Amino acid sequence: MLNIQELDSNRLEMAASMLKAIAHPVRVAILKHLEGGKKLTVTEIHELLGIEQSTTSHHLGILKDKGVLCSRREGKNTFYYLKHDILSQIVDCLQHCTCE
Amino acid sequence: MLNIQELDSNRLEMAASMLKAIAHPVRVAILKHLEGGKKLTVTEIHELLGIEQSTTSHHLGILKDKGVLCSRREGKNTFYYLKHDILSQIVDCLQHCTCE
DNA sequence: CACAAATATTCATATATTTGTATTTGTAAA
DNA sequence: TTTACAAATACAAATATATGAATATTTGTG
Repeated sequence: MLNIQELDSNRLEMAASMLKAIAHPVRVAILKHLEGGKKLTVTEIHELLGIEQSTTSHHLGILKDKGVLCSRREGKNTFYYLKHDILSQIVDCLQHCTCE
Repeated sequence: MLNIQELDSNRLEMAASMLKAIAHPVRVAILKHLEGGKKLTVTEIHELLGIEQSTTSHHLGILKDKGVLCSRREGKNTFYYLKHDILSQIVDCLQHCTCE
């Protein structure tokens, strides 16, 4: 039996964990590359960003696990893409706030 | 002499560090309480959230340090408030995305 | 000045995150 | 089934973060 406070605290936890997922330079960069509904494979991202394949996979796993990204396997490749297009707002908002 | 890539990487770092500042349940809660230009003191927040004074001050310090909040001292009190009203968007966006 | 209230800082401990190497698993083609 | 490519996982070391008790600092009042 959950009360309002617990629900609210769950929402807070969820929101924070989603944000925490995004709050890393590499992962912000990944989001930027996926804006506009684009779908990219692990290899494409790992080459785009110049980081190790395993590190890339790890970061993508975090983003997927926390509900930021979805993935779809097609043959040998796995394509990752934004779960909510609206999440681009966050990156845009940051871009605005870090402009000064 | 900075090149484009470094600038971009700086922007990424800045964006990520701002997000990281927000990405904690307590700090998301603080932001919610400050929506709409409200200004609250450390004590008010520490009582609202039911956490230790020193912990509260820590969290506020992080948010201020990373450019999310501003503070203004008035007598014995220090009032904290959002630096960019637009940051509420982030909390709203999360609220939307954690609705399902 | 002495005192109290509000905030900030120090410090230690516990916990979590990041990264890459090596390995494993999944899939397609020969 | 062997081979090769793509992606995910295990593991360990380095680093970063969170928390609160204790203490220090700042400011207003008498």
